[in-house]
Amino acid sequence: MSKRYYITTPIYYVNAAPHIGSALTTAVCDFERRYRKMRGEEVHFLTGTDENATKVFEAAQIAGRNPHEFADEVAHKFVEAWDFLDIEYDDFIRTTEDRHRDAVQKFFNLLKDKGYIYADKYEGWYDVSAETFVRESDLVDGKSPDGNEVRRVSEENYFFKLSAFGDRLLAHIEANRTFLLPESRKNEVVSFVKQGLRDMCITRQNTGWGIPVPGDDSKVIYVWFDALINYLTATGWPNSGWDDLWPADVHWMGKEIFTRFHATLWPAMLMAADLPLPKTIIAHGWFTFGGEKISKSKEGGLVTPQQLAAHLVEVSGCTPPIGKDAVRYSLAALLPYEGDTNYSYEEVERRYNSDLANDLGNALNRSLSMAHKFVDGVIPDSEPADEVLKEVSIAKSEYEAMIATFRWDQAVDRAIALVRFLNKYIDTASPWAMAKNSDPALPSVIRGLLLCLRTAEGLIRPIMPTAADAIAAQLSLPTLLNWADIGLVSSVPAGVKLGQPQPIFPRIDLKKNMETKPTPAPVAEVAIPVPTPETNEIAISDFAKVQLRVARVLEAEEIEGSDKLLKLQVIIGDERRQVVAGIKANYQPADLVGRQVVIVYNLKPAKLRGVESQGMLLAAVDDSGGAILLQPEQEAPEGAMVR
RNA sequence: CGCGGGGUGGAGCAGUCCGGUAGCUCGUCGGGCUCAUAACCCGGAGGUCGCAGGUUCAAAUCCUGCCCCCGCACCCA
Repeated sequence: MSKRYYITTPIYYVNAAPHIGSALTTAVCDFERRYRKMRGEEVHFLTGTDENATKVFEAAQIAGRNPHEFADEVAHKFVEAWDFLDIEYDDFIRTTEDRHRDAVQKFFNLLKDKGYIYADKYEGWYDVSAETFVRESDLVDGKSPDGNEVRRVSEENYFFKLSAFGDRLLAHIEANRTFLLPESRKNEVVSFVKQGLRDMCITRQNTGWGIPVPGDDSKVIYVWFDALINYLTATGWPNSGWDDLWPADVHWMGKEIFTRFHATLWPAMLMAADLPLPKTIIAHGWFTFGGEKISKSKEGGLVTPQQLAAHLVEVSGCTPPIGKDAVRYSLAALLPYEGDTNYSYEEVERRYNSDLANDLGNALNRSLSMAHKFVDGVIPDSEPADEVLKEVSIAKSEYEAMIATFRWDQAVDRAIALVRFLNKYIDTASPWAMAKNSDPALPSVIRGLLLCLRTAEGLIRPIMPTAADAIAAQLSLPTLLNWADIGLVSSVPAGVKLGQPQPIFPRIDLKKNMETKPTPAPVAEVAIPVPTPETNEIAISDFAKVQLRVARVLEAEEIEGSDKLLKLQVIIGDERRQVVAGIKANYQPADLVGRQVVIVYNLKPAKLRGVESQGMLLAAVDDSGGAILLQPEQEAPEGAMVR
């Protein structure tokens, strides 16, 4: 079997449901998969979840859950989200699977046999929360450079000879121009590697979660070392047939895991194992919300692809599958290739209206309508004008060139630019005037319009398959699945009776929308670690599990070292409790004393910043993510139930 | 001297590597058209290209200095 084109997303942490950022990475891979399929290539697309991190284990514990069940549940949310977005992955890997454990242990042994892994005693500082070791010289006021608590440890561990690969890595980067993309990030890696690479400690003490070191159950393999191998695991390595897939053609990811891990550690690991390196490792920037990073703590961070699609369906009236496509379109159009991009409901709505409704949708509508009025709704047997043929051909080749460099943002712009050309062409040619004058060139113009639309259908298909189908359906033509057919006059065969125009992307009335939209603010605080998408309904019995009570604040004080948390003493009826709340942004401790608030009464206690919290305050979330406390409209009986 | 990203008409961005009329989308104003989803087409207004200095015939672009914004641990119970 010949080598297949192999494309991957990173494996995602299962500590929260997928948000729009992970959707971006996954979507661009899906675009490329579909594109190459249309070109007749064999493609294999891998995605999955990273479940061996201690954080996952901890998140499960905090949620009071069995970690395996917890991981299952969150992994399922990824599967759901990708299915929702029509992501056609060929394999979904979970690092807790046996196949992965086996591959990792074999890889570990291989490197050990080759002398690239050695045991050594590590004595020094360990940053517990980041799971990394910290050099004495890097300590800042007795804390890690990141401000984390560090612990003195002395333990036997295994190290990977990363230091041995710096020069080879630089040489490879130099010799392979598309190995690391984009260019600016490649430069970052080069300077990082030139600073000198240190050997890396790749094992941790076994706390009951993770992949054990072969022959030494007291330790587990460091999650990053483990995680990167997933790309190899999925090929079946080291069993026969693995080189049908390996080396990977593209590893896509966000910029935060590019430099240190994918562009440095991973290639070095492969060199150590004498395995070929991936062809291209590429990182995109982030979606930001009002200039801030996506985060669970901020409004935008809670946006899931499903929510966004549901929103578009609601405000525009498009069908749910088209709403899904519109989300896919927004991911491509706003792809942060070099820097970061602002991503917001407003921006997505704007692009939806201008690109999809006004340009693409409307162009289809008016063209079909004219075909019915002027040529009896039948595709004429006339050659389109040269300028049309030329534009169609250029659009296609430029689109291909943009994809060759992974510029999906530019590619969709190019497809829309073809539609803009079409709109101009209509105005210039004025078919309605030609009809009045019985101009013999009218059929040629109409066929030109249809050819442009047919071409646009093909070009957008990798990004918006449902919309492409809808366009084909209105043209009464079979879907255009072969890339080679795109742009050919024969793709709009003469004599075909066209369908009736029907808006695919109904326009959003932005003004009306502004008036009726009560700020798309999330309701109350979402119980992490797993935010529940708005679209998920729960039964009344689920809600009944939550006991809400009215409490009165007795005392409030700041917590040292935290800029978000306040420690409160509250009384619920005659029971006194301590609650930690993330409301410092909007409230002074003194403002709170004496107030009535609503708390979740039967929440499992947890420690925040080392302070015990025995309940959770209910609050609305303001634009900047700050809390607005809910309060009974008038004094309620002490400890009253809330429902 | 922590690392990195960024500061270009009202908004979002391109252009910066390889100096030479400041470009695109949205918005706005005016006009046109009537095939169309109040959409489409044309035109206008609107910019000290963060600030200051330097190099040059010429700087958004190269050099120097400075200012500002945003990410980079955890966290929102």
